[in-house]
Amino acid sequence: MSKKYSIGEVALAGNCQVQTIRYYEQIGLIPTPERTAGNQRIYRQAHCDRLAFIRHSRELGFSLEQIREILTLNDSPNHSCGDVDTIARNHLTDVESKIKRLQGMKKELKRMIEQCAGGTVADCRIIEVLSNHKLCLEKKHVAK
Amino acid sequence: MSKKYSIGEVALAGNCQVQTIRYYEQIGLIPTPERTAGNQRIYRQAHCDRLAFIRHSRELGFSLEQIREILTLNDSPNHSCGDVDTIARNHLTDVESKIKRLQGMKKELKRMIEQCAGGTVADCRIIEVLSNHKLCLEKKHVAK
DNA sequence: CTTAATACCTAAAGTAACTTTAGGTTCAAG
DNA sequence: CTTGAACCTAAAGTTACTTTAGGTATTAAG
Repeated sequence: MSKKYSIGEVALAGNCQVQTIRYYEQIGLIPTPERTAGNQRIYRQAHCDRLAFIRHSRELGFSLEQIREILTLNDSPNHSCGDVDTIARNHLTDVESKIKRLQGMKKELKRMIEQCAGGTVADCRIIEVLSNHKLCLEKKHVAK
Repeated sequence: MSKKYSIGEVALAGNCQVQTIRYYEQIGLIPTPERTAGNQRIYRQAHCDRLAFIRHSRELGFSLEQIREILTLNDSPNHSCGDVDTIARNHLTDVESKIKRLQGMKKELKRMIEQCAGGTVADCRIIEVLSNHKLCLEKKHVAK
């Protein structure tokens, strides 16, 4: 049999908290592991690999549902790679639009902060800009 | 007395849902309005202005707690503007780090997608990269 | 003046992806 | 054999809303 790992060791390797692993198990993203006589979880290499996959995908911003889908696709190796590709491409589009949105915010925040002369709240430019959308550079903030 | 508005009108003007306004009232971000004989909320211009402030701040990515703080500071006009400035600057820093993080993701996602030759899942490069952190360009993804 | 379509009301639960809390049990080291 | 660290479960908390369910008010049309 392969090497055994405690939940703490797996969490350390996967760069997440112990509870997160239990949570992934609870929502069915990770299979239920064996247990010791004392009811503690025992993991194998396969569990660690699966967690690594999940954590890396999370770091790249995939949602748990997207990850679940990719993992399911992965289980049918003869399936076309196209669906995985689509998920990844959609996610890339998402990431790109988030970047754009944040860049708009950044620009506006900078402008707002630069205008602050440092007096009292009564004549604070920051509050003024926040109060009045029209003082804003951007015509319209991107929704959502 | 100033003009009266229904919650629906205020929501339209504030570019949010009716329930969102009730939610802001519930958490004490907007004062409780008058009511009609039939128990429906009646708003005045001051409410609309406050909502506009909140919504614009949200569009710029401020959290409701940050907004609550700024609104409180705004109520003491003689207070130094410094605290408002600090909140805004901290938020700007946040936004900048989110942008950096997303740009890292974008780069990695692009690289991953470009390598996909379009075969079966079994030899999908995307899944391979997701499985193995070491195949990743970035040494380490920024945490959080 | 009645009716039907909207718009409004409350309270509670659902969402994403965990984290925190509370109250216990097991394990490993000394 | 004791004690502290690591583990266990179940439930509630987090953010900023949205959704649902079940009912009331208002308004435009006939």
